Amino acid sequence: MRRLSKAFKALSDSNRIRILKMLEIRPLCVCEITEVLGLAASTVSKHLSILRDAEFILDNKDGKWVNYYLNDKNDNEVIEYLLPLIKLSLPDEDTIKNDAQKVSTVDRNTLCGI
Amino acid sequence: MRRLSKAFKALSDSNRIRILKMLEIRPLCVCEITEVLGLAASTVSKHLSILRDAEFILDNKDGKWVNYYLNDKNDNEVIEYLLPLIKLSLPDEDTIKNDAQKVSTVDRNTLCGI
DNA sequence: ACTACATTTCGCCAAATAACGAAATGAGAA
DNA sequence: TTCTCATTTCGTTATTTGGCGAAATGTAGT
Repeated sequence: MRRLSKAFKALSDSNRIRILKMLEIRPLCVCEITEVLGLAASTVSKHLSILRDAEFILDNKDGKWVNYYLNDKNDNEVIEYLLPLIKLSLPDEDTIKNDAQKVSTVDRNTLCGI
Repeated sequence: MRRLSKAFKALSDSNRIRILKMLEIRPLCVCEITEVLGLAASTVSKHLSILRDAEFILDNKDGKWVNYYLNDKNDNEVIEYLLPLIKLSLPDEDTIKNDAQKVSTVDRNTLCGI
């Protein structure tokens, strides 16, 4: 029950749905996601930890950046079942299309000092 | 997005999951659900309105009782996709098994005066 | 109309959650 | 080491949520 509720709780926030939809496009670092969502970095970091804790995403370090990406090959059957639903959902939603547009233009090097 | 988040929010509470698992067995009135969950009737009523609002369940009146049942034949594809996941989940969970046991013994007539 | 009773709505309280900024952490560059 | 900067953690605040009991609603039976 714990695991199931955790998955649904993770999906019950629209900013977290937006993050998952962005990660469908490509792996992203925290500062790129922060830029697109327009939230504080600490807030985005918290959202990411919730998604990771529910096993929707994984991360790996790349120098001073942390890349987050969808946990596609998953041993958690619930996540394995839910990720495709997210992928099929909201393709025509304005917010999601705008986010996708921004994802294609943001660049961590110009964004974050270099 | 609204509709998707609403569905996940509805599933993000474990008492609401328990209600859906109980309704897999048979339609139930509020007082039967109240008895099984051990919550106040007003609390159960609120949970049911959230599940109904998200389109997981429907209700019909039967005299002074209101029967709630799973919204199986559904025009909402998200619900259509999520209900089977709930049905497949948690069959071995103690809480769920206990609830099922209680559902098979509760009777609205002995429960509620008559 | 009156009573009984299942259900819903309302008002309140406690706990959980999302947001922020500031401080701490960690990794590359000087 | 020291500086910089991306990220995380911490502390606080405002909002949401889940719970309750009391009052309102609606229906069946007298």
